[in-house]
Amino acid sequence: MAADPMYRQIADDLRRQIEEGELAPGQQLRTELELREKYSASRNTVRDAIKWLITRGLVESRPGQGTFVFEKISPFVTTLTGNPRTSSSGEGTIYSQEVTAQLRTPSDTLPQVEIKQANSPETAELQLPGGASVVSRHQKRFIDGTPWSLQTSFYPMSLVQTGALRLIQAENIDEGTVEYLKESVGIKQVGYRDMITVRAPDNTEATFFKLPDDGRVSVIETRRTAYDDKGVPVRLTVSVYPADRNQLAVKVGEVPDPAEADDAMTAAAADDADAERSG
Amino acid sequence: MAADPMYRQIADDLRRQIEEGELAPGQQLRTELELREKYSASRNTVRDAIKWLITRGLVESRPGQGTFVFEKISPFVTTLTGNPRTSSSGEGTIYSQEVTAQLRTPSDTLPQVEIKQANSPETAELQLPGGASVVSRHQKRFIDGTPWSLQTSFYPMSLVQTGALRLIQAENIDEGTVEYLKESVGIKQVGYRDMITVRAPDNTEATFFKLPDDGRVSVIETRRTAYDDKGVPVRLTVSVYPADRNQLAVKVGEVPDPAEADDAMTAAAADDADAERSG
DNA sequence: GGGTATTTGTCCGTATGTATT
DNA sequence: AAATACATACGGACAAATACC
Repeated sequence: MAADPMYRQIADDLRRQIEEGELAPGQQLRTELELREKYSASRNTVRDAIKWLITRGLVESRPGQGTFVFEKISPFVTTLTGNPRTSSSGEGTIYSQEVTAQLRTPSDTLPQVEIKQANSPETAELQLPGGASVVSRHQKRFIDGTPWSLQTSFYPMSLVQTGALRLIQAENIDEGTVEYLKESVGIKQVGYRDMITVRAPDNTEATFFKLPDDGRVSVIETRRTAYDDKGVPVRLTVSVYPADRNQLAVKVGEVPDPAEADDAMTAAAADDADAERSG
Repeated sequence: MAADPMYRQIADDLRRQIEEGELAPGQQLRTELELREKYSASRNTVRDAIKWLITRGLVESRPGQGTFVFEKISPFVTTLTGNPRTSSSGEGTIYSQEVTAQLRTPSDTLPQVEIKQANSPETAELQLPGGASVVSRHQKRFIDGTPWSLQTSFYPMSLVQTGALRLIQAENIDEGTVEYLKESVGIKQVGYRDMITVRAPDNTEATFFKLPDDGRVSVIETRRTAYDDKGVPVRLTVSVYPADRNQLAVKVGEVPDPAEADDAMTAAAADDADAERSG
């Protein structure tokens, strides 16, 4: 026979109540002592059941207040596919246009600029020789005031030495770094590759995103390596998004605009238009 | 002052040992009773520390054996961007070529075909009127014998009625369904959109993927909506990947082949250009 | 600001069950 | 069958966070 352990039975009963709507999002569960009586179990067993629900993101408990059914966050969609010659997945007006298009308000910190050695695995995609330096530009992004993503772009230091001086200034490059690199050092970005992984947040990320410190919410990491027309990597942008409030989108070929489904406008045309407006 | 609680200090010490390599992947930790003595804590407190590590995926414990440092699975990379007119993210030879290119062995079940009503939110992307029917083709995929992804494609039933009869047969369409739809009913796929979300696995998924039932490992869900040259959605493919053994790749514009890089991260990103040419 | 009641968080000891070797 | 190691469950005590008066 071997029925499920008691803490699982309690957890399953509570989960059923949540999924069937008997317990609405945001609503407070009965206290541990009340549940202890209801299920004729010890408080520790009730706590085991609640822990099981917490791990699955169904409830959260707040010391001194109680345990509450989790409220879901309305996700924000980031489109990974853009115009290969302009998309910088980062600074500039394109990003903020995508945010406002979803009726949300973006804000971000000024870039934090550092110069590092390139020998760490962190910048392996840039294929730089050992001992070379990289410029790192780091930004924190918010949407509607809540922390939404962390982003760091790495550029070979050689770009600065050949004229892209604004890369080492701690201010936004409004026209986008892709456009700036073309103007200043004549480097044309012709494509990029994104590698998407899902992993547990590190300490910095958990703190910034205010993630529950039980590692339940994972983060999505995208590593964008951009190439010039000679196939040389010119930029690596690492973005980290908490998985509980983000979605990614990829568009390939001609895709109708979801807003106006009958419209024949192609995705590629839309991207070009955006890029021009921003440049 | 208020130092961290003891179970966190113990967990942090163990985590440090793991991250610094003092405890190698696969290696057994000291038993709970030994740790109890080492840290002068009760066994329950040691267990709280271990639970904290388990939730974060650092260790796993096996009844009767012990607690072990978690061994990471070598990830498989799926490329989302392909030729807009052929990529089916699914059946046919393209997928299996991408797998073998990474020196892995693919296998999958025959498609399980069902006919359903289209009114569920499951198929909202197909924009079908209420009461319309859809064909659902479901497959389980394995790589090197371990469960790797679950995939379901939905097609409007009208495609079958106008001649795409093989859609309702429980056998693979080797040339790919995109090619088959072109031959049989003259529908040309010109593009697609992928929506990528990360979420907790449901029960079916947790069982199939043999995920730890603590909800720690999340799954990546991609919903691919494909359109014909009139902007009408012709297919919806929902794929579910366990996040602990999968990466996604997106390529835009011209991207050089990832040369035999010295780094494992890029080494797995096998080229799919060849696959497309052959498809 | 202080004090008190409520609620969850941490920690202990103990007993018994279950899985593995 | 016996030993080992983790899993579940109980009860108790005190600490810490929060809300309310």
